Amino acid sequence: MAEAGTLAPAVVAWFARNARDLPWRRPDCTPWGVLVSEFMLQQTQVSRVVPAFEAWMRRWPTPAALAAEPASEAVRAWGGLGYPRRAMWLHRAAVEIVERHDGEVPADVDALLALRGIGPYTARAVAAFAFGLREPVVDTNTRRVIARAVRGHGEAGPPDARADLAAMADLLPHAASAAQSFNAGMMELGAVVCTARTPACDACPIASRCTWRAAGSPAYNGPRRRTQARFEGSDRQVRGIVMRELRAAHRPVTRDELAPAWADAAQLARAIDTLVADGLAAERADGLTLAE
DNA sequence: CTCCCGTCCA
DNA sequence: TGGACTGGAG
Repeated sequence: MAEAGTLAPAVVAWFARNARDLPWRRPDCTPWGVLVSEFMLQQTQVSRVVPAFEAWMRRWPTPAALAAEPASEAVRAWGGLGYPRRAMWLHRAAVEIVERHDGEVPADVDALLALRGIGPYTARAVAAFAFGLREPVVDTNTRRVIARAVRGHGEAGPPDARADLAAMADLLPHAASAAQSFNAGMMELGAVVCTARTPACDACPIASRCTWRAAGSPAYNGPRRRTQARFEGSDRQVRGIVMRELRAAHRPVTRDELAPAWADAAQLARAIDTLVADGLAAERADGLTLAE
């Protein structure tokens, strides 16, 4: 086991010199900006999020500004970031912030968890990065760094939220500002150095303290992550195509007009039906639109 | 082709 | 507790 006290200072120092300059890390970024960035980053790579984030914050600089518009505008502005339900959730969270918190993003983890679309990761990320609170923040990158450096495993294995939060809490520096840098630094380290496939151990600030490295970087033998269903030809792909058409059309679109977009008529109908059921699309007599 | 990886819900 | 959800990068 790497000693808890020795890991954090090296990560904090490395992060101070190597942190990427990202818009949501700038000092003028508001708690709302941090919240928006975390929603966008939940499933989407940094490079794709940056332009969408900048445009979003120009248009909706506060929760109240977003809450004042229909959810369909949020989904349209979400564009091709993927998982458009996140745009619905973010709009819903903005409404809840206006209703319950007088338009101010709450700092309390439990209050954040009660908002739509905010789970264990995002709640702590907002508390830590927007408000400087000393909370353990654990995403998949942090899990992998802990698995390797502390536990000596090549991969993180199946998620165990309690164990992960406890492990991160043990490593967390006492000072709030150092804790904030450590939280961000562990994620950054996992994202750019201690990557899943080909970790750059030569560039790693904690290579000398890494249990996995010390053991000769053994192959992982534990339980494997479940394999992901194929995307090509999936209902997910068809849903994405339908949503792209609805975003582009600023008027109702009939099912007949959507027919050329996908050859399998039954699958197309199923995709439309589930989008309507999920509240992402709305269907009236004159056709389909993004749900208000 | 494989990997990415947080939240919600059955 | 594990499957569904988008679209892009390697």
